[in-house]
Amino acid sequence: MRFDTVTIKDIAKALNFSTSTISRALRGSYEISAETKKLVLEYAEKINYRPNPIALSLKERRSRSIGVVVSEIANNFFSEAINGIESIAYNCGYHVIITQSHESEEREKVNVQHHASRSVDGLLISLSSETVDLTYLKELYEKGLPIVFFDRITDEIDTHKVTANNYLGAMHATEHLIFQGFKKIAHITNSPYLSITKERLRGYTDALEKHNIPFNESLIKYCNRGGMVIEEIEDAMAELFKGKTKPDAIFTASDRITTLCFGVIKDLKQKIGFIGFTNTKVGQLFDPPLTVVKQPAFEIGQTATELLIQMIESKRPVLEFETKILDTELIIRESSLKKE
Amino acid sequence: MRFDTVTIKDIAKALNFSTSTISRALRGSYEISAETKKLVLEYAEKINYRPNPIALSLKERRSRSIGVVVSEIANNFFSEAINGIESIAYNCGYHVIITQSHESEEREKVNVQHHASRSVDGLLISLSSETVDLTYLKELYEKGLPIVFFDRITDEIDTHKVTANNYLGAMHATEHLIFQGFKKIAHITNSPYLSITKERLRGYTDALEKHNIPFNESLIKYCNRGGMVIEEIEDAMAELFKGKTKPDAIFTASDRITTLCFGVIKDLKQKIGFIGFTNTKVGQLFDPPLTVVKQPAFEIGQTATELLIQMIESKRPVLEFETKILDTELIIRESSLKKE
DNA sequence: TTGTAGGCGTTATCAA
DNA sequence: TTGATAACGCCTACAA
Repeated sequence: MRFDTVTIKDIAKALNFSTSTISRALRGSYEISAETKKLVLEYAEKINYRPNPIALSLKERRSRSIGVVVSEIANNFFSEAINGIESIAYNCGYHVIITQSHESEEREKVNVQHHASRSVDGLLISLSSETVDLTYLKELYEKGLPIVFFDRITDEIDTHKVTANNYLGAMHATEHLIFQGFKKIAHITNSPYLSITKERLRGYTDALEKHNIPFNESLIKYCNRGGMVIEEIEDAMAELFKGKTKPDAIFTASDRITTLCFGVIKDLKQKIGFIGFTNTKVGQLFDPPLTVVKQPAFEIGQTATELLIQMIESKRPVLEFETKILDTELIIRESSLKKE
Repeated sequence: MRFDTVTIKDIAKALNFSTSTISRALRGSYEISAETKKLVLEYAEKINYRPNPIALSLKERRSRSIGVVVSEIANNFFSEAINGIESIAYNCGYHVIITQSHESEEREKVNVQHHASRSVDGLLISLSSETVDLTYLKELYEKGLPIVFFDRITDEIDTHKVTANNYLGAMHATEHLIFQGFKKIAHITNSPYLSITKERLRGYTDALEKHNIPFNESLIKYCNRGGMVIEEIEDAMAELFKGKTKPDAIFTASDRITTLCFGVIKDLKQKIGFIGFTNTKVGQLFDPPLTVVKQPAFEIGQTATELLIQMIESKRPVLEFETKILDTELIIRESSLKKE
């Protein structure tokens, strides 16, 4: 604070004690007389004393805060996940500091380093769609910064990870389209670097294989910026409908990609099957109502936070790590049903 | 950081200088030999020295960060506003720390105090729908914490404020419904404490008056928790359709209230005119496509941040304050058009 | 040009 | 039971 604040010194001066006595009284140390303690506590209360967390951070090298890095908060999955994170963190006495990478590797790095240098006690991160190089994260982790990955995870760092069952989610979505009678199912997805992209793609291809539908590379479109720019969506869709094999259904892989593609389809007046991975609360209101694969975002946030706090508060270094995989939910509405 | 970090001391030891020399070299002071400076800078670079921002905060009583308090990030208006805030803040070298009040006065207070004690250099706040008592904010402000209000502002504190033109936005929306031939226009809005609620209500009533449509109190419904709980929406709608005067159109006043009401209308299979204050990106996809009053959220965030940084960096106390009011945009789609 | 000392707010250690 | 001192990392007034 740039402005005047009450410090332990002020109390000491007012009450004619040393700062150490005040400190002990405030933190309830037992090596102090009940009388002094009462005096100090009452006075502190009266003048509304609050310990300076910055001084504490400097001294203790911890801040009772957790850093979060996500690609975008304007995304239903992430905002729900953040609510899950907060719900646990606040109960455990931690503050949550949120930053956005906007799908930029550079921005992500800056954010992580900011968190680290500000003494967050641990980090929750969902990687950006650009991210390839994790060496700086690995270094921080090896230096002792507890990190838990959620949603967009990585094999390169051995720690706790929490994610949705992207494989099964994608498989069920694809199978649902197959059962409806769709045969040329396109998949519009995120950057190929991302774990979630690979898992969802595998769910998709395995579903095709299981039902003897030939895989067609040209029906897969990657949006490397995760739908951050509308052009990549429009290009993907244009290529798709210009291609030799026109799709009769589309399965999209993320919040942003889903709504953008749905809009393009609508503009093109295409009547095709549609399912998207999204946590939007308004799919029901769409025309046609949107079939979605919904992730347990809140729970993912909660679980990741529990694991992180466990790591932070563990006395010995944690050596056994879990990868928790939470089930998705297929919510079937009209958009994925075959007409006629 | 709980883990080892390079400090000025380490450099001093390695290079056989005092810490002050190192400090001066690093901050480019002129009272130092070019040679020493070069030596220090090169070594610092080599071992990847980063100043500890916590130590700096403690010393300088500032942190080059801005605290933001909004009710919910899972809200298109706020997530866009935050992007606006970040865009300016990062350019000026400030970090942005986001917290959510979840429309709770208590939570808001905790967040503000956390920001203040963590030495944010200034605060951007949009009040929660519960907030009545602003004395603690006033105290902080008077102690010297720069505060700029945006969106949900207050008369009780004399500082910069940035908001949308809620009055005209509401007036134009209502007039549009009137022009369409609707006569019994309901208004479902937020808590009556909020500035935005009052302004929008005034726009609504003035529009009615201008066109000689009698005002009917029973067509106004307040959602005190801002649509945080679906029940308050359902109750409001139930009362509305149970009342003597059934509405033929609805004008809703916030993101959450809009989508929830739209859903209820759909369930009730009511065909009535509908306009909502919302920044959703998917109104076009709704059935029927949603007419919206869109706020310049990004610009509101930017403007508020510019004003805040101006206050923070001003040498003399700022005494002249502005209230900037930015225009909304009425985007007309089918939902507000009279059929038949 | 460089070094010493003190301070930002707090706590731990040791001495009284 | 209480107080003095040093330390966390950095900066700066003052001394050399």
